[in-house]
Amino acid sequence: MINVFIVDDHPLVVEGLKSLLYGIDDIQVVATAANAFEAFEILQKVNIDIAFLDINLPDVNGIELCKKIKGKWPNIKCIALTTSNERTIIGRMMQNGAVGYLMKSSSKDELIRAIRQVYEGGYFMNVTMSETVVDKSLTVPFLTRREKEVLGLIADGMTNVEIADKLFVSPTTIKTHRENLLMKFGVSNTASLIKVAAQQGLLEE
Amino acid sequence: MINVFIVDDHPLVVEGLKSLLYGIDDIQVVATAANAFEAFEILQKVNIDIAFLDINLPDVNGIELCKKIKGKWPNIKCIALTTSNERTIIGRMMQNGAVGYLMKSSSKDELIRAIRQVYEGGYFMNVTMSETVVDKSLTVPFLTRREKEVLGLIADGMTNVEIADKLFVSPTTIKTHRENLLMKFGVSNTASLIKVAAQQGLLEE
DNA sequence: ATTAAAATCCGCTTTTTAGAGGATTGACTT
DNA sequence: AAGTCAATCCTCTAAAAAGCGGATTTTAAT
Repeated sequence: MINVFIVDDHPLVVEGLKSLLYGIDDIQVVATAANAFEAFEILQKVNIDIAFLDINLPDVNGIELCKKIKGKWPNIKCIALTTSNERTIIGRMMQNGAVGYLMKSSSKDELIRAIRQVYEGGYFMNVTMSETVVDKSLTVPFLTRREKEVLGLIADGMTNVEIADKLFVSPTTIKTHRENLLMKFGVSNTASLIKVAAQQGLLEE
Repeated sequence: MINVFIVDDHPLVVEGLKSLLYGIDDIQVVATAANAFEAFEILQKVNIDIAFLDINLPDVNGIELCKKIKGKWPNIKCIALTTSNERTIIGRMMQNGAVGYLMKSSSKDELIRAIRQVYEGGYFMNVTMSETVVDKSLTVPFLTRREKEVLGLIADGMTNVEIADKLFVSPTTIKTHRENLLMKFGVSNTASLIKVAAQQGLLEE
C-alpha cells in the first residue's frame, strides 16, 4: 500500500486528488496539508511514501519544502504539483530532490502512473513536456541582487538613465548590468529578456 | 435543488468540485464536460441552473462559450473558473454575460456561497480580489489578430525589420502595430509592454 | 451603400539600446 | 597575499525604437 500525502492550499486540488485516487487498490491518501507548517507536523506523525507538493504555498515555497523534507526524511519521494505557468521552476525543484512533477491538468491515468513509477524508484514527468523545456528550466541563470533589482526596474519600463538616477549610480553601470542580464539569459534584446524573466517567475506584479 | 454543470478539461478540478459539492443538500452536480463541444451536447439534454466555465478550454475559450450559452439559454447563470494568472480576463467574461467568477484556489465555503448567491439572482466575486484588480481587468485592451501576432514576435526578441520580413510587410507597418500596442497597453516601451502582456497571459509557452 | 475599423505604407527627428573594448574599487575566499 | 567576483565607471559607433505627422487600401458590419 502506497501512502500518499498532499500539500496544497487549494481545496479544489486536494479534493480532486483525493477523489481521483479514491478506490485505487494500492494507493491511499493518508493525510493532507494546506501549508508547510501543517505539513511538517503531519510528517512527524504519519508514515509517508509519496508527497505531492504544490509549488506556491502560502508560507514556504514548494522548493524549500522539498529540500527540507529530503533532509529529514530521505525516503519520502516528492512530486511537484504545478500549473502550466510554473513549468520553468521544475528544474529547481528537481535539483532540490524532487523525483517527479505533475501538472495539475493531468489525467487520472497520469496521476496513478506517476505515483507507481515514483514509488518503484523511478522518475516521473508529464510526457507533454519535452526535454528542451527541462533543459531551459535547468539553465535558470544565477542573478546577483543588483541584477535582480535592475531587471525589475527594466520591466517597469524605466530607461537606463532613470534607473541610474533611482539607484544613484552612473547610467553606464546600468548598461553593464543590462548587458550581463542579456548574456545570462542568452537573449539578444529587452523584449525576450522580460519574456523569459516573466516565464521564470522572476517578475512579481 | 440547484443543478450544477461543470465545464473544465482538468480532471483534478472537475473531481475537486464534485467532491466539494457532494453531500450539500440543495446542490447537485448533474453533468460535467471537458470541452465546449461536449458542453453543448449536454446543455441540449440536461436542465441546468448554474454552469462553471473554465476560461482555458481546449477548443473554444470560456468567454466565447459564455456568450453562446447566454444566447441560447439566457436563464443559465455562468460562473467563470479562473486561476490566479487569468484574473485579468474576468472583465471580459463579465461583459459576456457571466454573473460570477471563482478562483480555483477558493475554499469550499466560497464555492457554496457563490452557487447560492448566483442562483438567487446575485453576483459573486472572490472577496480576495479588490476592485482595483477588477478595474485593471476591465482595461485589458482589445487586440486585433495582427497585433497579437506582432506582440508574440516582439516577445520572441525579433526586431521590426525581422518581423516585417517574416510577415511580408513593410517595417513601418510593424512600427505602427508596435506603437498601437504601446498605446493600447498604456505603456511607454517594449519592456513594460512584454511585462504586462505576460502578466495578462497573452504570451504562451 | 456607407461607415468604421483594421492593416498597410512613407519620411523625418530624437532618444535609447546594443556592441566592442576597456578599467577601477572593494569585499570575500583561499 | 593572490585571486575571484560584484559593482562601479568610461568612450565611441551603430542599430533600433519612440515620437511626430501624415496617407491608402482592405475588410467587416450596419
